Amino acid sequence: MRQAILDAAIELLARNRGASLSEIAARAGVGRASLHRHFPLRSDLVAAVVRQCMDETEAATAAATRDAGSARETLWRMLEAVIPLGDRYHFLAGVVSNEAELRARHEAEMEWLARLIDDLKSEGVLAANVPRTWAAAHIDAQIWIAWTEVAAGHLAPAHAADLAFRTLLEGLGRR
Amino acid sequence: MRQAILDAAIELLARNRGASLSEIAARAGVGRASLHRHFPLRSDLVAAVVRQCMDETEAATAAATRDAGSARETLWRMLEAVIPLGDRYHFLAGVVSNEAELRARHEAEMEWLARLIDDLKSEGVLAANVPRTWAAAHIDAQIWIAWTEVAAGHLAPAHAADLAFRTLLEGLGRR
DNA sequence: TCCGAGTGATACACTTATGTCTCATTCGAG
DNA sequence: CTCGAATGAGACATAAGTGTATCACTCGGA
Repeated sequence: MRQAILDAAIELLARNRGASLSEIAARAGVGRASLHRHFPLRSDLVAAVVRQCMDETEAATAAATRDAGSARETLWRMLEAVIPLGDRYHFLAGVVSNEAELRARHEAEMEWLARLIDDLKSEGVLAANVPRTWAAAHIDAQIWIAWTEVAAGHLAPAHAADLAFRTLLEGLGRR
Repeated sequence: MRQAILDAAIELLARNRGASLSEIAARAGVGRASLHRHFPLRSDLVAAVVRQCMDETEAATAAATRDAGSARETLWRMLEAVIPLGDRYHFLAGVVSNEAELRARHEAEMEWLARLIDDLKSEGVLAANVPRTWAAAHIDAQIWIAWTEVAAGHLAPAHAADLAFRTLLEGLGRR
């Protein structure tokens, strides 16, 4: 029940941040009243969605970090793990929560990414003169584009992370 | 008057597609009634904004094409011309107009981009095995990221097109 | 079987955005 | 200066979303 609502909310809110509670309840197959029983205010639902998205992406990045040796390998595993969560990820990027806990977790994720970028530079994987924000924005974009292309059927899921990884490092030019 | 409203609308709608007419009128420094005189319905205003954005981006891409020799040069000029229009461009990407004329113009722009990508492959600038939709999505993303970084003050406007161009072709890896 | 928690449907009040209308004011052309 | 068009302010009706409350129903456990 609660999970069905959260799933429907992610699906609709990722596409349209202004999706109405009626739409979400209908998609979840529950009455709007029941939705309000689990999430009294709209903001409660949004916060719960953000929290779940963070849980999932943090679990994915944690797994990618855990037993990876190099930063290069970490990046690859992170892309592989996070691209299938593209809608979650995109939703997070667009929502700025006003709850302190969620803000803090988001900050932590951003710092993790910044550290990864620094490590990639140290390893000589990323060019040293690439600005950190530029690199971060492109990693974000790769995840979103890869997920979109998979969802549109233009790209086989198995190749998505590989293509994103290579494009990120080598670009689209003829090598 | 009319132009002030359009400018305010682009500014606010690019950031928030659901911006209210009151906000837009206030930002333009006009009464809401006057806004309705020029654009009876919200959809009229949105269509006018889309039309102006298309005028500007088409003018930019047309100028980039006009006296450019190679497709490589066309791409470079297009990036240089369109990145400063980042907010316009981003707005267009998010709005799907239901007016036939605007849809047709958008289609034409997409086809122009597809042709450019094919030409870039013919010239050996883009790798031949890069899917067309993948390349198009990345060109879009480069424009948006570059504009965002410039707007955030992380990147000098003069370097934006150059950095975007090089990242697109060569990626972020150490070459 | 009976009871109670959970659910769906529905009604209600409230808020916000939209579109229409009126009226007094202003500003520029003649 | 005078007239008229355009403007700003505001009232009004309507629609949609949100949050609350109520009521009847269902289903599972005691």
